[in-house]
Amino acid sequence: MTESSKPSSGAQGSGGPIGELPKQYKPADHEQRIRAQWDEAKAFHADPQRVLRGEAKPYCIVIPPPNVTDRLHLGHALNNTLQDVLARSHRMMGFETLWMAGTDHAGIATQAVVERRLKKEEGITRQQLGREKFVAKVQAFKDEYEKIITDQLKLMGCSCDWDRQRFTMDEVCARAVREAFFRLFKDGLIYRGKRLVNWDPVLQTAVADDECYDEEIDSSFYYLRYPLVHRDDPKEDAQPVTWNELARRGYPGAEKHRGEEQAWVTVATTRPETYLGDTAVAVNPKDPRANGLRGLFVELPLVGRIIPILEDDYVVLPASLENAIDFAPREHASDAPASAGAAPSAHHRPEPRGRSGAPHTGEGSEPEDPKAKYATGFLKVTPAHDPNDYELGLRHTAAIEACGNAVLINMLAPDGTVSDKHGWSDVGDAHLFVGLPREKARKKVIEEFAARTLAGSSTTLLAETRPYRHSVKHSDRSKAIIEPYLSDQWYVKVTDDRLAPAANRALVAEQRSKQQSSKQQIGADGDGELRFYPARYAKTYEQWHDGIRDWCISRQLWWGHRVPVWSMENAPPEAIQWLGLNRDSVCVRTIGTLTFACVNGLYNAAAVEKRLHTWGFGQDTDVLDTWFSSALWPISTMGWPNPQLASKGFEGLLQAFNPTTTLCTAREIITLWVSRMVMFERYLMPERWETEKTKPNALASLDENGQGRGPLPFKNVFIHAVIQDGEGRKMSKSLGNGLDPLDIIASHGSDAMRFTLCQMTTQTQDVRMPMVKDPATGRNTSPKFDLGRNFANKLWNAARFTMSMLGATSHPTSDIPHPTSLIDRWMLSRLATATSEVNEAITNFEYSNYAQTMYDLLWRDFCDWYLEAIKPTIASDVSQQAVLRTTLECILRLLHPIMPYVTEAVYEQVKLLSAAPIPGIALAPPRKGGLLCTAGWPQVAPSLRQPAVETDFERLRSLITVIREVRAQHGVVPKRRITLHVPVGTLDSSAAALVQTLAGVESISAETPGAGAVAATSDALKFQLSNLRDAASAADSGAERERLQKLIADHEKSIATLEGRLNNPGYAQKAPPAMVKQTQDQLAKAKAERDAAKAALAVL
RNA sequence: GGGCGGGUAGCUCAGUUGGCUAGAGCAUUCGCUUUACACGCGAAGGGUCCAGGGUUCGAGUCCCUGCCUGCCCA
Repeated sequence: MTESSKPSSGAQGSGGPIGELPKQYKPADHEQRIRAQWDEAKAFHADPQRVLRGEAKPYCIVIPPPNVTDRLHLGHALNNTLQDVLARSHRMMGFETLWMAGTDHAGIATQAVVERRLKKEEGITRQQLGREKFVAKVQAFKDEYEKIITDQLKLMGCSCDWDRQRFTMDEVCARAVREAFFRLFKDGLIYRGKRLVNWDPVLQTAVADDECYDEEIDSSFYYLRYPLVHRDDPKEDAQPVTWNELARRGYPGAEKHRGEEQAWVTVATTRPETYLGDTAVAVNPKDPRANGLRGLFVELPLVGRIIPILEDDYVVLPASLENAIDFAPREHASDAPASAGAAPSAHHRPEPRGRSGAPHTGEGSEPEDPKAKYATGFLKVTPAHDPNDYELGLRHTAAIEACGNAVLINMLAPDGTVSDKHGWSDVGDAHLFVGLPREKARKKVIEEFAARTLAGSSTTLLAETRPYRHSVKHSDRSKAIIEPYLSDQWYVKVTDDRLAPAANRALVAEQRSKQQSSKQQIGADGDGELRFYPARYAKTYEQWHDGIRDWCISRQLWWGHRVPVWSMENAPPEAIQWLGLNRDSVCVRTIGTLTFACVNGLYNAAAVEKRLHTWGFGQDTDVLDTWFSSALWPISTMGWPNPQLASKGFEGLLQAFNPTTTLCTAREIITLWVSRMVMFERYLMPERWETEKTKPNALASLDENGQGRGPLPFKNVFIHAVIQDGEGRKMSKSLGNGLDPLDIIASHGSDAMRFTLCQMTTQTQDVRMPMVKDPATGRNTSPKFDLGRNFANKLWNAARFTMSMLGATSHPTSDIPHPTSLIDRWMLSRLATATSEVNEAITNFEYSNYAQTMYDLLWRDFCDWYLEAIKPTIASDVSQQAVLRTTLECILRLLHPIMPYVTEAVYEQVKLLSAAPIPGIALAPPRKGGLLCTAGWPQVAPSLRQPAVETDFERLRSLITVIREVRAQHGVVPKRRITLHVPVGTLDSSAAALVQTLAGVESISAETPGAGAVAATSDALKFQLSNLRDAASAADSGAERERLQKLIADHEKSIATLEGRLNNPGYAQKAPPAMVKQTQDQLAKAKAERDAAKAALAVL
């Protein structure tokens, strides 16, 4: 960004003349200059040696690394502001503070963006470019965005340790990935398996559930007739089953058909092309037809494959059996009028996906199931192309294999075309579908089924087509419909007790659900030490682990960490032998004739890989899921597994800062990232790390994996809100409702943005940010940030005033009388109260309270009352000068973590002022470069808190407020000095002075005023005001009457309330005595005020 | 389907173990170049705390039911 406006003379660093600061705080005049000072002083560079030498306690945050896919949005601004507040406050509190910075390579997201760019700008695909050149393109893209993101963070004022910035694919992180993979592989926790995955046929990769979204599409249910056969011996030819035969078997409704014709069952499907991969037909055992079909088979049309009829209570019973038996389509029209999906759309939630942990409940027909209306009671079973069928197929492996078929028959190529090259060989007459893409194949299947009939009859194979609207999984990145697809993938066995269950055991006991809290599960380091703020998110975390499945970590992408496994069919014996002898360098597994070798990245990897290559091994072409490297982030960024191999500056980092203190993130990340970091660190880091890490060379000597008993990556997890736009929608590029932090910084300043974001951060889970387009710049901004901008300006002007009062002369720095005046003691008491509130808020991650406390302290207490009150006395009162200076400096320090720039800019000036210290307030000087960001956190003695002083001041303040009300009501011009009539001794001289200053009172008199005076009360003190206007004009009795009547009505109302409470017999009996006393006092006061107002009304 | 939020002034939101006559900022109205600040100062108006039950001397707050709304997971 350009900082075009010339810095004003007064703001040019420490040399400028005091008191000549410009009237308004202009962020652009200061931010860049101050940032340069921070950089130059290396103010944010953490020194682990200070921790290891015992000079300071550690405080550490690792940044949730932003994806290099795009520039940062306002959600990132919030996330990073909150981290910076923690980092800066703890740094000032004396902790050696490390905020680790970095970015994430975001595999599929980045690859998809670059692929789109490539297509758009050069009109080519990545395949046309080739892997190496494509990866170079992505690398260049990453460099571009990493810089943008880093600049954004710096402009926001983030106090990261920029010298230690990492990237999830840099060599340090890559070493950690290799090592983690190797250890998990060696321990049998990484395995290769053929599984159904979410396949994106466009990007041709597996994608995770969270990389998919559901969208309703208009589709159809197709009803296919499968001819029934029987076959006693698999070697014999199958024979048709006739309706007569079925009737003899007691099949209900069989007699309605022509007895000599071949019988059939009708299956319903939305994806008819998958019938090529059918390996069974299933029926619910409760279905009355099941009995008659037992032992029979179905012959798949065209393919000719003979498949069994299975009984499984997963199968949905049809809504109406009568209709389903004969499957008479026309009768359904009345069942589902507007059958174009009207019924299902009322239940448009995604259908259950038959997860292994939660399969279909099997409780028979479910009337609410929208599918029941469409069901025939016969389910085509395609285990290789449907997750539910997959589970079903596994339950009936024997029956399926008895027919001579594999359970899993894959009929698609990776690009989504029908193919007989991927596990399907009994093509038969179905060759006419081979080579067609999914959609075309579907059409063709329907055409063929419609055109063909069952043997020896006129009944067509296609029974009916009905429109159906339903929810279908799509790929986030390509928008293609996801195909459940069978493929070879790498998995982490997170269901192992040492991974997910170990992560669950990390929760603090009080945040666990009951069945989890049994004591015997707890024991190791890291158990029971993980705490969520707000606590409710612990439940999300726990439930995620309870239902977890093994984690598919391979992605068929080019951008990412390449799977460090080499494999080959029928490896030569000398290779097998060599590999067996070098177990430190390589770990081998054999599946059938395939040999897999996982190479250890730390031991001479290049040489081993070369050797493998010579024997004919090839490296796996897949890359790892991005979260695999993210899961290592807290340790990889600090040089794990071997800081010595990382470049200089890593010594002692892990020992000093791991476990880190707090992770600060948004809630959707709990499952994706938080859990995986806990699992990996507890598995990979040594078990006794926390107790023995300070021993020399701890990492090497404790070289064993924690096996789920290791330390935590962090102790606290703070989950913050998600920012929505003014209408409660997610901010997104496509809606154009997003906000770029740099636009906010340009319009309002970084501090304004940060203050507003903090002020919005309550314990709720969503916050709204109304967005407006600035007509001048065309950029999005929000009036919400005015709050922060005004506040920064207020601080600036309070400082300006202070400078003008104290800057002109030098002041004694010692030997001054203790401040004794009411206003000074009040100010110090307010400061002490606010300081402890701020400390508490920071401890509990209560950002809104922190911001609000500072707002009230600076604006309400310091500016509105203190500064106004001291105007007449500050020039001559040296004690007061000390209070003024110290209070301002305390405010600067307390506010610095939220508003680093303006406080640093003001501090440049304020630190030049000399003044005596205030007893009870300790302000440690800056540690680096004279900068506020390295200065000590204010230590304010609790004894400065004086409730009695605050009460006295409150009384005075309400008197002043009543006088102001009377003035406003009577239209007294602001400049006019009036006279206050109170009995002798009511106000001491300092109180009297405050009233005169703050309420525009000229003189205070004990005499009774003449006509035209106005009577009023405050806290039961009766007083009169005179001299409201020139002698000639009378007081406005109408306005006064109105004011008094309203006052009386208000008091009457509260009297009624309070009397009602006291007259309630239960109240006196059961309420605490102090409460009753308080109510009595209130009642007395209200009555006195009412009476005073009545008396005033009477004289009017 | 499971889980977690939210519903308080025109708008955006506070309101900690139940206890002052429910608060703030913005917006609105009136007045003001009052020796820091109009991005300001002083004053004012504005609320059936979603609805209905219950517990209690006392409920915005705790319990139950319902309605509306958002998010996460499957």
